[in-house]
Order: sequence, then structure tokens, then C-alpha cells
Amino acid sequence: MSKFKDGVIKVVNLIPYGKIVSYGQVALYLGLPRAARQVGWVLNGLEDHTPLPWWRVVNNQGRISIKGSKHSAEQQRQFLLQEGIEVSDDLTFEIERYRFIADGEFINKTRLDSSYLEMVSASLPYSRYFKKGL
DNA sequence: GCTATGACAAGGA
DNA sequence: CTCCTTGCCATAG
Repeated sequence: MSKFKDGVIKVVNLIPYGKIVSYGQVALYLGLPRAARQVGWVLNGLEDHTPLPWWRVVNNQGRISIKGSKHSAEQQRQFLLQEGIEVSDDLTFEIERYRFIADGEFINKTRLDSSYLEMVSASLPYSRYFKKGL
């Protein structure tokens, strides 16, 4: 198990029921703001028995962009619908309505160092994924 | 070490 | 809105 893969699993497991995050967000919470593609790569390679709410990770444009073989986009849509997330037939949805925003408790559990948080909180594109108070 | 490969993201046409 | 391009970076070969 690589550190990156462990991190992805850890973060995704912290996403609450009924909430979603983008691949880029997961990468951001891992300390690697531009590693969104790798997050998808890891999820694609998960073993079937790995307990993980992988369906809560979606494309930042508000659509399901899964391409894996073991799970279909429609399957992910069904999982999301079960959690009360309104996903249209064309696999799109209002992402900002359901997006998870990192709060204090989440930050503690992810154990990100303060310097990184400070840097990322000052960056306009990234700060919106963290709650204001931090 | 080097190249190819993505369940991505953001910006432009 | 839909393409298309460029930037990205952890892994697999």
C-alpha cells in the first residue's frame, strides 16, 4: 500500500453520508492540490472488498465521470440517489448543493500540517473548500 | 530513470 | 452549453 492510496482511502472515508467531494478536493485534502487524476486512478484500482464510499467522489463540474469497469456511472448514480442527492438522467447534479466543506474536525483527522493549511487557505481557488473559521 | 496512462481541473474558443 | 488544450503527478512497465 502506498502512502497516497492510504491517504485517499482515509479521506474518502471521512466524507459524510449525503455529501460529495470532487477528485481535486480529495487531492487537496491530501496535501497534493493538483493530483486529482491520481485520486481517480486509485479509486479505479480498489479491490471490491475495500469498504469505501467511493461514489461520494465526483467530477468538479457537477457530473459523474466514472469510467471503471467494476462500477458503472449508473450504479454510482443510484448510490447517490439513495443518499438523497438529486442526480439527473444525464448524470449531472448541483454540486455546490451537496459539496462537503472541510471543518475543524475533519482537519484534525486528516492531520495536515499548519503551514500547508495556511498556504492553501490563502489561495483563492482552494480556500473555498475549507470552512471560514478553519 | 523514462515513458505512457488516466473515475481530473481550469480556462479558452 | 460543448469541445479542446494544457497542466498535473502517482503508478505501472
